[in-house]
Amino acid sequence: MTDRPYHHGNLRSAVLGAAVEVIEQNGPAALSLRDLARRAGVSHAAPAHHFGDKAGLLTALAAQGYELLAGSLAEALAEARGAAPGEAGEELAEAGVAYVRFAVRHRAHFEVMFQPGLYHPDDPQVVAARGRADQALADALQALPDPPAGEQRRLAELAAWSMVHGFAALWLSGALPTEPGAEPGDVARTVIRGRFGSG
Amino acid sequence: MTDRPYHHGNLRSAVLGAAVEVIEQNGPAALSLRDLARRAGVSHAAPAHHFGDKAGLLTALAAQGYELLAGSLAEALAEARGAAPGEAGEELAEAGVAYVRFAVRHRAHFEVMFQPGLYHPDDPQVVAARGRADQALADALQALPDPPAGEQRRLAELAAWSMVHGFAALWLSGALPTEPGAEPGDVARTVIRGRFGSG
DNA sequence: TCCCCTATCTTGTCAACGACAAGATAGGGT
DNA sequence: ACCCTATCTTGTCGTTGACAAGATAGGGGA
Repeated sequence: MTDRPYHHGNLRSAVLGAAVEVIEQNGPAALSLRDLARRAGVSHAAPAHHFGDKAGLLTALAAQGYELLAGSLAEALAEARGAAPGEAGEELAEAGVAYVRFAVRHRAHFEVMFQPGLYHPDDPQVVAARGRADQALADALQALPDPPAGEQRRLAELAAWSMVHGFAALWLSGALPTEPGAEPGDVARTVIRGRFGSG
Repeated sequence: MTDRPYHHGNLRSAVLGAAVEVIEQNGPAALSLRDLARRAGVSHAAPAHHFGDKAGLLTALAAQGYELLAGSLAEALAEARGAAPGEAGEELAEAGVAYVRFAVRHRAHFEVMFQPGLYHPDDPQVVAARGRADQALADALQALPDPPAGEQRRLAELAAWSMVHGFAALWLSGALPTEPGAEPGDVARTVIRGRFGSG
């Protein structure tokens, strides 16, 4: 047919990228290995070689997502630390904003990550990456001026994570009756400060 | 084959019920109209008559879910109102607990409701039911001793909804490292009181 | 009583998909 | 020059969603 070489050379990355596009536009349910193969210009069974099966592809996507999330949180935390010392809880609030921004910016990854039924949640790479993201979240809590300890620490982590995750999930699902042009990160910052600004 | 009558008599309800079972056990992605038909003992195309297509079935499920949620919230609010006057924010906290309990108890409905890509979110029945659920949530906020107004009202609603929704979503996704035997409603109450107990 | 009318369910079919097996190709290491 | 492995192709099977056309029941009106 075409003068395409027998070996794609970068099929794994190409398939992952195409998967992100498809999921962003039509959700994970619309994903098809054969469609991704067509987009990459390879035969219908080529993607399976790199990921095993459909769940394997989504597993790779989830692992990549947790890596990205851990990086985003760590970066936001470092930035908030470096900035001029503002009010108490600055770092935690900005980490929360970063969480929401990640969900919106990497919608496809986020949607897959929290639907463990779609992939292999016990995959070693996924577990490791998720551990790094969890640690980044814990670091943000420890940045509080008077970090809670013991049972309180666990509760504070639950509360903070629940709020930002819920905001992100509701935003992505379109359930929030907000202005179309609003920037989700800014709205999230206002909401977070209203509840967590004082500790 | 069997002496089954030509008309099932209650196929619509049977298919909806079977769909809930399947989704609870294997998630929405594992849903198959043909499998539901087999479970109901009818031909493979029978379910489509009642729901049009797969998205139609999930649309009916989402509408049913919003109705159930509105009822659960209203009931919890009424109960908290009727109980001996406790501390401030009692009604809002109990509505939040009811939200989490609904998500866990009706996991299948909850998972579908907040994935609008799976169904027809503009369906009139869905829109109406969702409106009732939204109203129940607003009622819970107005039950505060000093209910916020204007912009503050919107922010408080966002914060409260985000927290309980996030908690429920994280719980269902298995992301929370909690004790296996823990009752999600009780954990949620502790988390909610920690953040919203003082208004 | 008879007929028709409508909702309900069946049967048959098609394209698309996931998964698997077996073979072809390239490119590097020995 | 040879093999060895990863990569990709081709072919196939069972399952699914969607659609079309026909069969069946059950009730309301002539």
